[in-house]
Amino acid sequence: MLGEFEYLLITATASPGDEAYGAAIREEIQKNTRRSCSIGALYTTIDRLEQKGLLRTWMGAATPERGGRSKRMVRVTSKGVAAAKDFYQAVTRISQGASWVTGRAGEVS
Amino acid sequence: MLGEFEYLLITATASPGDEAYGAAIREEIQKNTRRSCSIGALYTTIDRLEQKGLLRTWMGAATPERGGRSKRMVRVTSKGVAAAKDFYQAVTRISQGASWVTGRAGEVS
DNA sequence: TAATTAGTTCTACATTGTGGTTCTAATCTG
DNA sequence: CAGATTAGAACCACAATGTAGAACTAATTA
Repeated sequence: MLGEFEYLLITATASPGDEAYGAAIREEIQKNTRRSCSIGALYTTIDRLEQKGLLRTWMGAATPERGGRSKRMVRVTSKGVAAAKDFYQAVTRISQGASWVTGRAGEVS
Repeated sequence: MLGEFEYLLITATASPGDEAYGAAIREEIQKNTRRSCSIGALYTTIDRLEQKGLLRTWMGAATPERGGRSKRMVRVTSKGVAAAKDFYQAVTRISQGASWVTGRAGEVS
């Protein structure tokens, strides 16, 4: 089963509307969640997910900006999408009836 | 942030309709998720959650059954409920727009 | 009094989470 | 051109969570 941060990373990467590469994914994460994402957390998790075949990465060309280094492009594989879906469904399923979902403070019926 | 299994455990414990004690929680988890939960996973996680103040446990009386040993009763604290709610909301929030939620394979609009 | 049994305790190791420091190669400045 | 500056990635270290299973405890049963 995916971890929560792995799920977050896959989701941010799969998010349409932006080129997915390391630093951009990090910004996406920080913007969406308002929690900081360290560089280490980012790339170690990318590495691990690629190992597991849930992401695919390749080096893109360098951009013509000051300091512009070649980017590590990232794409979620179909296996990665499946894993994310599993995680989401598991959490959703588990949560059925929980008071923090229904707002009913733990009633039975 | 809670881990996924921690969340599962809190949710199973908070689930109404059963006395929450170690072995029963384990059965609840296995029944609800169809995945096995080892004894070690169960009690180490209970210990850790109690350390963090998200659960409270105490020893109940022995039941008059063959082998009936006193049970470790478990209750989710209000802090535990809050943590579970946080986890759930984080996952829900992250997931907005994901193709595995909308079923639209990553469209933009 | 030995066998059986519900339930828990304890130990060990694998996987994920998280932060920061260092390295790389490109543009900019003088 | 040499040094300063900068976007971006690689790497290292350690903490927190996940997961298994063997050993222990105390009660009932035969």
